[in-house]
Amino acid sequence: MNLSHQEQKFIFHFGEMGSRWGINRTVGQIYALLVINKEALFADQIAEALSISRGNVSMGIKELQSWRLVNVQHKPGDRKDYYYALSDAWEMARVIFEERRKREIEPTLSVLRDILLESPKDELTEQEQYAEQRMQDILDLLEMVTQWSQDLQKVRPESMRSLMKMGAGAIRMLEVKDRVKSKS
Amino acid sequence: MNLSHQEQKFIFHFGEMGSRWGINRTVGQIYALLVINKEALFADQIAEALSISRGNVSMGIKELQSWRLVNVQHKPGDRKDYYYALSDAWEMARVIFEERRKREIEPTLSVLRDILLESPKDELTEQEQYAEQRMQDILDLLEMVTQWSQDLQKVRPESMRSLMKMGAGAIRMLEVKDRVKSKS
DNA sequence: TTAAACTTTCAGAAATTATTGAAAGTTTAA
DNA sequence: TTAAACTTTCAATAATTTCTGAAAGTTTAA
Repeated sequence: MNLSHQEQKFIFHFGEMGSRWGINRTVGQIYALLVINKEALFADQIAEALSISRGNVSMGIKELQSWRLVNVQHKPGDRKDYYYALSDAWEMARVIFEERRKREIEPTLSVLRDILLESPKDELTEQEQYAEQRMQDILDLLEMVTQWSQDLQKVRPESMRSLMKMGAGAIRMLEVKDRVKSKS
Repeated sequence: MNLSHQEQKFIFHFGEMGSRWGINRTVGQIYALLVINKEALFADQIAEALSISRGNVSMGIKELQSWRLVNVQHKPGDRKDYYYALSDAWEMARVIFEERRKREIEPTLSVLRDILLESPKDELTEQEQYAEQRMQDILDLLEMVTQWSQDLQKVRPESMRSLMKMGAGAIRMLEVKDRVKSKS
């Protein structure tokens, strides 16, 4: 398991970015290593390649599995767990996007629903009314984004790619259609 | 500065979510407080409302300003800084999205460009070729997403809203158009 | 069964990040 | 100028998160 200079750079970078991405340094590094490694790796190889403890690898892999970014493979006549990462970049992005939505938006959605549900809509001071309105606005937006992201999950990568390539043009086109629709 | 039960719940929730959102607890709480407060607040009011130190407020506000989520206001005959948050949910989302792109994607984009630029394209082992291909795939995808997000920045909120409301239907429509276009 | 070959767990240690509060810095009015 | 009314900085400390490695758990082959 010796890594080229480029491979090392990639792995270290993922380690550094980890904390911004909501995972820790080793989890970032383990993921990077698995993404660029053609062959699936077993825990001791990972520990050795990254100079981290065996236990840490176990924790990291568990975390990556909870993100659905890493899977296990077995080889005949060998009882080690071999880990490999999702290799399609598009699929990676889709899974990360969806998991982040679950972790970063869903809890807020349910807290906002709770708060607004238990509110005594009358007998609110002006300030309280203002606060509720802000919460309602945020809730509406998050609900819309959630719905939209679920719609997008269903779109084939190929369509997403061409949609993105179309860029702002796509939206202009839709605006025309929409204007026509709302006139009718 | 006394907060209703609902307001407190909202603020505590933002505090708890802070770490998942890449800010710390107090920064999350300060932001929540400013979002739901009709009036701009000065530092000591924030410190008192959240039971945190004056210095911590200063740090937190600085961070929120770096996110472009909080601004200062002055009142005649008063030299305190009054802070207030962006209040339009749509604007909030846009700014957060853009700042996160800068912090979470841009650095990776430039590291990947570096790595791939300095690569000796020949004399690569099979494994190294594989690694480079994964990096190239990720780079391509991130470049596409970056371009797309810049396109979206230009779209008026009203159009975005109707685009999202259209959901998957919009994409189906575009696919038809696209198919027509590529045939021509 | 047993034991070998694994993986997971978890208490304690190390590393990192957040917070306080006093001191230093800045701005404005007189 | 000075001093009052602010804000910012930063060293020390507190809190939190991560990591290690030994012990416990699991699985499989014989």
